[in-house]
Amino acid sequence: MHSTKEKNDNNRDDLLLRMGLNDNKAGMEGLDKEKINKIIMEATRGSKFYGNELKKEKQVNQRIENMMQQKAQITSQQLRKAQLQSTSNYYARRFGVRAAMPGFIAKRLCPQLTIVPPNFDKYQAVSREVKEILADYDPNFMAMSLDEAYLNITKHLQERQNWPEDKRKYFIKTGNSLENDKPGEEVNKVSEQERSIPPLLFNDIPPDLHPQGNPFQANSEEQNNPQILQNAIVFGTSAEEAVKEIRFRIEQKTTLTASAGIAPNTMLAKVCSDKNKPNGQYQILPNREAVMDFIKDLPIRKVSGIGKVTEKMLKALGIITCTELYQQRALLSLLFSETSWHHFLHISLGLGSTLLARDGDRKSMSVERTFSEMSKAEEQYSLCQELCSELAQDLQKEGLKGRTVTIKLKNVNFEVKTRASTVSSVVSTAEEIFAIAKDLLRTEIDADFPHPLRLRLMGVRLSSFSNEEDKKQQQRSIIGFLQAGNQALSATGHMLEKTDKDQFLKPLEMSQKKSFFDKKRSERKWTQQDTFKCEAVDTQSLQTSDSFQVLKKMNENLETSENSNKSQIFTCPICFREQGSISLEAFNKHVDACLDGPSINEDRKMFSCSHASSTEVNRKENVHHSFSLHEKQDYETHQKHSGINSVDCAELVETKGNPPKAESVGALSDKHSKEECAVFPRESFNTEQHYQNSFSTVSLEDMGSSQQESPQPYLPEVIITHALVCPICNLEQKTSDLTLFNMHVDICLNKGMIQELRKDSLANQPTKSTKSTDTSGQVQKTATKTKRPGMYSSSKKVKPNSPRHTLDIFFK
DNA sequence: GCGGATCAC
DNA sequence: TATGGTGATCCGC
Repeated sequence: MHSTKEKNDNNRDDLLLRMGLNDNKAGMEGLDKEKINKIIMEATRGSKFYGNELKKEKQVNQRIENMMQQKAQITSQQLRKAQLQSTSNYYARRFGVRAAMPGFIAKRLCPQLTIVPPNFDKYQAVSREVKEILADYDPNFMAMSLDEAYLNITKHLQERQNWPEDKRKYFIKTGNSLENDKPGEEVNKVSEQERSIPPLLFNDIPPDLHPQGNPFQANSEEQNNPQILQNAIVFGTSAEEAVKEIRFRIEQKTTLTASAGIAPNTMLAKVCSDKNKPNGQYQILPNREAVMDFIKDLPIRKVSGIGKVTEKMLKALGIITCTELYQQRALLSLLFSETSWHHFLHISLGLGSTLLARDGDRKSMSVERTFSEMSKAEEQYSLCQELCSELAQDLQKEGLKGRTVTIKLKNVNFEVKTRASTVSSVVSTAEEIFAIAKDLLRTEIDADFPHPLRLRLMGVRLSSFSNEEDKKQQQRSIIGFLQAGNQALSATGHMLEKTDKDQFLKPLEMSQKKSFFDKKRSERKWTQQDTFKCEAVDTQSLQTSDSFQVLKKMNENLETSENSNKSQIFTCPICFREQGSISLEAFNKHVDACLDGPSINEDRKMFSCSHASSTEVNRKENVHHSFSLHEKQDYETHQKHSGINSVDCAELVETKGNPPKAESVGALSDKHSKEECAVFPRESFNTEQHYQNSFSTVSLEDMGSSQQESPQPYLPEVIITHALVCPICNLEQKTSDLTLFNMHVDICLNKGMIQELRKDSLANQPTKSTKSTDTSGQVQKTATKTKRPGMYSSSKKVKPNSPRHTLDIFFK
């Protein structure tokens, strides 16, 4: 049914194509030949584009078909297992939102400008002005592009609570006087004020929500709607009001409107900001119900990252909304890569980044150009040279040098090719780049000889830039080399060499072939080493976009520092302020202060289900000790409760409708569900009550105040356990070494996995799976190569239709 | 590392 | 109506 329109479109395109060609042949009497030719040309040109589109469409359809075939081969048993895994995986990551800070705002400024950019300078100027305003609310705001920015206004809101009215008062200007937009300053233009018209700002507010309108609204947010005076507006202290203020100021200063979204994370904020385009705003309150309510019927296509193709693929699986995305998570875990699946799961749960990553290092730089058909080789070479020059200029502006040159060619049929070559040392000049690009181009020209390349686009790209670490490392090595005497050199030479190597081997490269958890382990080791060397938390590494990563790193660093038992210089991953040389304890206190108030509220609400019990409680005690430990606890907790205190209500419904049998829960959890665990205080509070409490207590407005007080009245008592108790075997471990402890937990965990694997009679494992066999074999000896049950053994995509599909092997 | 593909802006 | 340019990332190889 969904394809009816598409079919029509396709038919029409086919028709167009054929008509064009037939016209050419048959000729048409009585018509202007010139005109016909033109029409034919256009039709032909068009047909090439559409032809390519059709081709791409077919490819996508093929992908979908493959996917469906794979789906058909999934047994119900596999699905049940995946169901279990997908939930536990999620639990393993739940703490990722620990750093959740409410009050993120995505601002989308003047989208209409992108449509009409007649004057780029002005565009930039406006963008700057705008940005000046934004800095008042979050100096660390992240500008995504000229017309889009993310702000974290949490801090602003805290301060704003105590602001006098004057500071939130803005005068309405007419005309285009842009002289000042500071609050509270008098404008001596009475006549203008009298003529002033209210800004368009409140278009998005339904009439019944206007300040004087709705009694309910007035009741709860009495002071939070702007009071429109004769010539001024006083904005309230809430997030909504602050954002209205921002939009008001933008409109006043630039005469352009902006839309905004207020949400607990950037992903949601972005979706929100689209909700009331182009001149409105939308807020999702930072509590789980609000988020879930918003997410419920949200078409996945609305979410950044889900494009046309992904939409179509998921649609083929009957997934259109986020709810459906969540419901199908088990299936998706079997059909998609881990990365994709995590992304899906995050979307379906309304999770997103809560950190504004700094502008990461650029990965590549390129120049490309479209033109009318070019078939002469000489022209192509000279164009290539030109592009290389342009690129070299751009590179010079940023002082970049790279090792990989890529050319991009699009022929008149819109088929795109890229050809790359990586050299051993960095290049940056036009000549250097052209020397490489030329060869690539020549290869392509030669390949088609004697036919010329009929190009409509050419591009040149440089990547594999030498990063800061490389530079530092080089420096360090050189300095070390220069400084070290012969004696020292011979003594440390060996070690240095090894260290250098490891330093260059970043986690991903290092463990490409390893399992997900192997990889994580490698990362940790790598980070430890790195931290050891630097003796400080690497700020850069903390500035990743993913709170999960950040927290993990933070933890790893802490873990390391704990081991080394030294006072160090820490940088708080939340506020990004350097904390000087303080003790770990003091640093933890600081991080707590940064995290606790809003984030705990946020976190708890995001994840506590009204039936959930103890899972949240154990976070605080361990968050600064070991995240890897924490994962296991989460996992274990999930296992223990056998999905009953499940992640959210969707899960709950499922569970209710289909009571879990031991079989569906799986051997591992069945085993563990019998165990008690001292680490988890069970039912130490009534979650229902907690939920109500936090719901009524916490809103953006009073987040700030709650943060300033140390105790959180509605928080359940948090049991702090310093002894390391294995969450699996429930035995206190006589070690304070977290590495050892983690090893122990791994072994405990893998007992379960091994059992499970046995149950699945792995005896007939194909030779392809030696990796798995080896790993599980080693598991019993050493914990360093363990895998958590239920995870893919490969970090890479589980290839559809591949006989090497790890899960196939597992379940065969 | 390469090449194709997808996605965002 | 005709279909851009830049950059990032993922995935399979």
